[in-house]
Amino acid sequence: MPTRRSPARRPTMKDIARRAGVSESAVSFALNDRPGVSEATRARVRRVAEQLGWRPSTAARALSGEGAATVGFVLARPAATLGVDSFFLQLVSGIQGVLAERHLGLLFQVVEDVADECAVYRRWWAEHRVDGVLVVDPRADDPRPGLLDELSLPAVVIGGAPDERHPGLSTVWADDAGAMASVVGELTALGHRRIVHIAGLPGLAHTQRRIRTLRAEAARRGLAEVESVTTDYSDAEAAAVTRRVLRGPAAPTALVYDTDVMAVAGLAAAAELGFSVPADLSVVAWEDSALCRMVTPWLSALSRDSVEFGKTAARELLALLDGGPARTVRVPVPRLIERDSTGPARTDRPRSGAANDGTGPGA
Amino acid sequence: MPTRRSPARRPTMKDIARRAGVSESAVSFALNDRPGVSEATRARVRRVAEQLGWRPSTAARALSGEGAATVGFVLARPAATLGVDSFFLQLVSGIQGVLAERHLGLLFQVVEDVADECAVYRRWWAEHRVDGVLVVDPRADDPRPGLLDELSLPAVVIGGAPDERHPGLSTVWADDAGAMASVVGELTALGHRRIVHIAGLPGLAHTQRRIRTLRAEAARRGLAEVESVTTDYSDAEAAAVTRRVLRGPAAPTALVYDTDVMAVAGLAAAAELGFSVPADLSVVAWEDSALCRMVTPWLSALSRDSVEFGKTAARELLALLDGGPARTVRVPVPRLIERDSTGPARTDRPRSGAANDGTGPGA
DNA sequence: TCTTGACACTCAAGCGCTTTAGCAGTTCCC
DNA sequence: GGGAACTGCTAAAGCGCTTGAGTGTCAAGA
Repeated sequence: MPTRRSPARRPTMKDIARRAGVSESAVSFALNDRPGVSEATRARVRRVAEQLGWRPSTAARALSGEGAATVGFVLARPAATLGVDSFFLQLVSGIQGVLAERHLGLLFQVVEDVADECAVYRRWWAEHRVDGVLVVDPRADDPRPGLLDELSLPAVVIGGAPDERHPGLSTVWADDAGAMASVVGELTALGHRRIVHIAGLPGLAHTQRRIRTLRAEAARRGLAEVESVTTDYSDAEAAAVTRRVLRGPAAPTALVYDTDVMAVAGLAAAAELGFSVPADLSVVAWEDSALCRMVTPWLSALSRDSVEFGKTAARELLALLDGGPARTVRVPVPRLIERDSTGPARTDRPRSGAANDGTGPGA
Repeated sequence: MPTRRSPARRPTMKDIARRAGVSESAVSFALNDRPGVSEATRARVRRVAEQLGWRPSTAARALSGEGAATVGFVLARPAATLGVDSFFLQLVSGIQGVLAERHLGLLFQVVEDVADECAVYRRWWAEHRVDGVLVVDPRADDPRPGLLDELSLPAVVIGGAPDERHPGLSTVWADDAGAMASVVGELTALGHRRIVHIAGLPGLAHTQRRIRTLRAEAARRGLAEVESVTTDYSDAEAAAVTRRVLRGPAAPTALVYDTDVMAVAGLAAAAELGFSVPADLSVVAWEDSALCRMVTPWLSALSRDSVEFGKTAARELLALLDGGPARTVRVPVPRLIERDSTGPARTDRPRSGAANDGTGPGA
């Protein structure tokens, strides 16, 4: 433990230089592993620095040309929709794990929409606050890659498909198409032919990828009654859509939800309508979390390692900051974990008729 | 729109000075609303700055004595337990809303435990990275207030009871005691006399406050069979504890959970054992979220405005940074929202007997 | 013996900003 | 009419660090 010093005085390189009997430059060389000092001096300087509890001032570092030792992360979400969500916290946790090794800070900001997000990038850039950023929720016609290119701010797009128009950006993505194909395969193997995909925001790139894949898979397998419905990701809308499709004629026998939260909400809605899961209806959640094991029946879910996803993204950003080339990295395809909410499609008779009286589909 | 410039060059005050035909100092005075320049010059400088899209370099500002324009927020959570949680994201969102008005950044870090958290504070302080911090999850015998005092790093403790030993810290807290008293009052009014409180981590200050209050309330009302059981906040442990107390002799007629997640997990566990809610058992969740409306029956919950909570905390920190005195602010007592999981206690016969065969409590 | 050059180090400038001191010019007042 | 007291501005130092240009020393090579 260092000896008790007067409280609010940070040690500087000058202090170290004085104590070690060398110049400030020597201290700088010593501490940054640069040639120009003897090993003996280097060791001595290191020792003094350690003893003083010295850490480089990021401000001074940033000012003299080094980076700000910080990366940025913006979450564009209307405050109202910030709900139950395990994905982001896990993602951020993974990101941190990697950044912390290099003592990089994470500047985090929640904003209302993408326009605000762009404003934040501009400000961060002008204020010299971050060395790079992590971008989530890429969307069709996204203004962000172009902006980041213009600012030459290193960036990694998380969850986007590779984008050739902005070769400066790295991309880390999960293969939604492959996952969707596997889900459809699994469901058709169980005999399901009427599948509804309750998707997220229509503007997001991965929503569109999933919808496109579903359509293609349905065409390939000759499934006529397959559709996607987009939502705002809220549990309320998920429940409403679920009620609507289940009450309609030729109700689906399987529902695929784009998030665990929507799946849980949908499950409750289905139960209210008297549908028994998985006997009458199979349910799959895209995104696994404790939530899936907190409802009855337990939800089958597409699981991916969000923490690892974050780590991968952070590593790519580090590579970029080190001057490496932009790359596109694909993380493992989400695995379908079959629990209790999926089962063989009912074969007795195709369900039909508009109104369901709530006493149950087969009664 | 500014004219197209070469990409990666930030405008500096020197640029403004040249364009406006004045010295750098004049620019500084003009832009910081300091006396020393005429209104005409001030306006001209402002216009040029605007036009150039200038923003002060935080690094340079920080280096010349101003703050780092950043506040820190550390979340000490083992990565594994980062689960479904709406509280923190909402809290952070509220914090941001206030900080953004002043263009303050939020440095966010997830660490494993409080020791690591302290290390982060030390590093942030030494690196001159933050002007102040927001501390969550205060606990008994907490090393953090002392450390922050020692570093004279302005801080607001969120969720702590006022602490006289560290007069430098502000505190923003919700009146857990009052809320617990109201819950107990409500439940006893419904006839419940056997209540189990399934609490969170035993080390946290608010856990202890709730437990103490429950005990005091029970004593005051002459309820003998009231107890608190601490958990690690996980859904798994909540379910396990629920099963244990419901299977025990003299099972409780009401359960109070410290989080919505635990309440949902407990609800499922109770359902498995054949308990019907609210007929056999009343359930209250401490913390409201969409989750509470996604299960059957909907959970009665103690609701507070987490976004507002964050805003209040951030405002207190700003006040501190402005040189104001440390204060203790109490946010409104959480309100009990009665939904469908609470009802009159069964009066037919006191439940008893160890083993429950799962066919239902009254069968 | 005198150069070379490698080595270990110091000096000083500069990053973008704030801030104190100072310097002209104007107004004011006895 | 000559200080005093403004007003509106500039010059320069300094925050803590990096870095390129220099300086002194010593050993090896000519």
